[in-house]
Amino acid sequence: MNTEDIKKEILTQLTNSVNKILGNKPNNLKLEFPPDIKLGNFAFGCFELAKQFKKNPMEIAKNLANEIQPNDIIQKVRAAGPYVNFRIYPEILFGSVCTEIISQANDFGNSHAGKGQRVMVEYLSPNTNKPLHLGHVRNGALGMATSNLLEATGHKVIKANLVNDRGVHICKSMLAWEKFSDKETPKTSGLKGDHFVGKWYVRYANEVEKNPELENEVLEMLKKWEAGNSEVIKLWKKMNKWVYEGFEKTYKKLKLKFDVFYYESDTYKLGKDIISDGCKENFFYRDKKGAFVFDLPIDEFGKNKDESPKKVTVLRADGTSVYITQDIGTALKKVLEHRLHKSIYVVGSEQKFHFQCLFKILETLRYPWAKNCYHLSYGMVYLPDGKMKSREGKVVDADDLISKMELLATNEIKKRDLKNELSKKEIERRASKIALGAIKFYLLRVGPTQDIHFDPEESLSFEGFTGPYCQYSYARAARILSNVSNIEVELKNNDFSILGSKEELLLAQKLIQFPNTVNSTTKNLNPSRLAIHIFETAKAFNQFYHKNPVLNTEDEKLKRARLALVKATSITLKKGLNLLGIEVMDKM
RNA sequence: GCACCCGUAGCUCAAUUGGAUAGAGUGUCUGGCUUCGGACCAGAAGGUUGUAGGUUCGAGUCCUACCGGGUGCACCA
Repeated sequence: MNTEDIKKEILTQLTNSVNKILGNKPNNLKLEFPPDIKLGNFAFGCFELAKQFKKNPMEIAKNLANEIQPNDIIQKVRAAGPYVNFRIYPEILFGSVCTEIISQANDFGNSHAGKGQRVMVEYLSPNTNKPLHLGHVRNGALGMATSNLLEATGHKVIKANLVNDRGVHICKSMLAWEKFSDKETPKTSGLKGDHFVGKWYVRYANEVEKNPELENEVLEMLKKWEAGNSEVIKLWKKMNKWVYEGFEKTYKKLKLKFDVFYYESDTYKLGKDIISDGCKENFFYRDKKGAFVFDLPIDEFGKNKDESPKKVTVLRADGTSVYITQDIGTALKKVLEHRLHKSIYVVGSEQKFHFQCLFKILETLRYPWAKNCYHLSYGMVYLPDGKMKSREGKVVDADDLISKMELLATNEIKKRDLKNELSKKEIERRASKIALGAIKFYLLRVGPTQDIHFDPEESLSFEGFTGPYCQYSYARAARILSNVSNIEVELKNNDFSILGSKEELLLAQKLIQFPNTVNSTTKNLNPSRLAIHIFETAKAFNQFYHKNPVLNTEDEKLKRARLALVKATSITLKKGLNLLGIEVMDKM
């Protein structure tokens, strides 16, 4: 018996009783969980039935509780207001949840909801003129967590990075380097490649204030690039290579993985054919100045002051691409290359309007997959003095943030290593996992739509509702388990009927809810739900082992049952954190 | 000006998508290691959910108006 069987049994009893009392078989009854574990293990709210049969929900609950008889699974049925609460026999409840989790191990929480579905998650998509910042880290954390969740629910996920490697902004750092660098390189300067190029991007911004003529030089350079001028292309390749070397190191640190890289220098001409074909069918037309434009439907997008529909330019009058031109082409390329069922774009909320336009255009062009494109929008990251602006140097740099957190973590580790037993390498290994756990959890614990107000002094902590708290809970569980030999043997012939303390019941409830949380988190593409649930599980576990000794209990049966619960918890915590892209360690 | 997002404890955020007494963390105050790790646990205090109406058995959640903050508004990406 597993936990699904328990739910099925309760639902069967409910269905039969409803049929008996109200004379009709209900469908789609849903079980919930009581707000307080003292009330029971499962709950049923009678509101839907009340609506359907036009009766008082309290009365229905009372009648149902009287009708349903306890059996060898259900220990007690009680009505509480408009709810019916069920208590399950401990041996059934703990037995099923522990054996289910332990037998499934790393697969616990997985499902086949998305079987056969191919999904692309495009995320990060940086510019190659400056290093990554906190906004990218949020994007990366969200992209990886989303990908992991989709995979856990049976989807085939293709992680894509659309590198923005061309354009005026790229030429700015190129021009500054050419004019002012004296052929300096990352190697000679000792800087990481992306930081090195970023330095010249900032230099350009400073120089252009003194000498506006540089703007023309940049445009001149862009034209040469587009014409394939070999000198410019050579410089462009050289500087982008430096950036990629830098990015690669940061991806590795953050454990960001990609299956496909799209480069805008390859894709920026895509979409032109689609536009000209679309013109023949009058989806687009040329305005007075000759630009190709698309009229947004008034009923969805509103209208201009002069009553005309709002417009999007999809191709310049001279036939050159704009951003949305290549996005149309790339969208099609992605679907064709990877036979996608769904295409997710992890991009900041400031581009919401852009994606609404893009998806509307794709829909108008009658691409059947247009409705499967989804913009996973996330809020901005603000600093205490406002929005991040890289040109003004007002950013939280990703690499700086990571090393700062690693330093803090290192200090915490050393504080606890009183006998100086840990090697330098081991400290580094742990510090890295803890630092990234803190950063990622902090960014994922709030809903994606929320803006984040980042205060470097206060935001990143290792205590309370944090990644390290959850990692620590896992480590404590691992410590307990490390003291017993061959845990699998210990789990056999367990008597779970002796479990049932408040803490044990709460912990079991959190474990039972885990698969549902994974599913709803994936459905809503909102990893914060999972982060909260992991924290609640960790908290329930801390409360549990504080009050309920495991190894130090005299009763051998109790010890074995509790060990099983510890094992199940450790599996769940690890799985949950891994889904968020956070690693665990047995000792920290 | 128009559109979208947000407004919940001093601060940072939740609230099973309309359901049980609005919950966590942090900060403040108090208590807990001769015990499996104190990155922990227990307790106290802290709220007219921006304001005013409306919808119904029931609203932080939905509708309307207003107030306050943010983002976006075609040939930048």
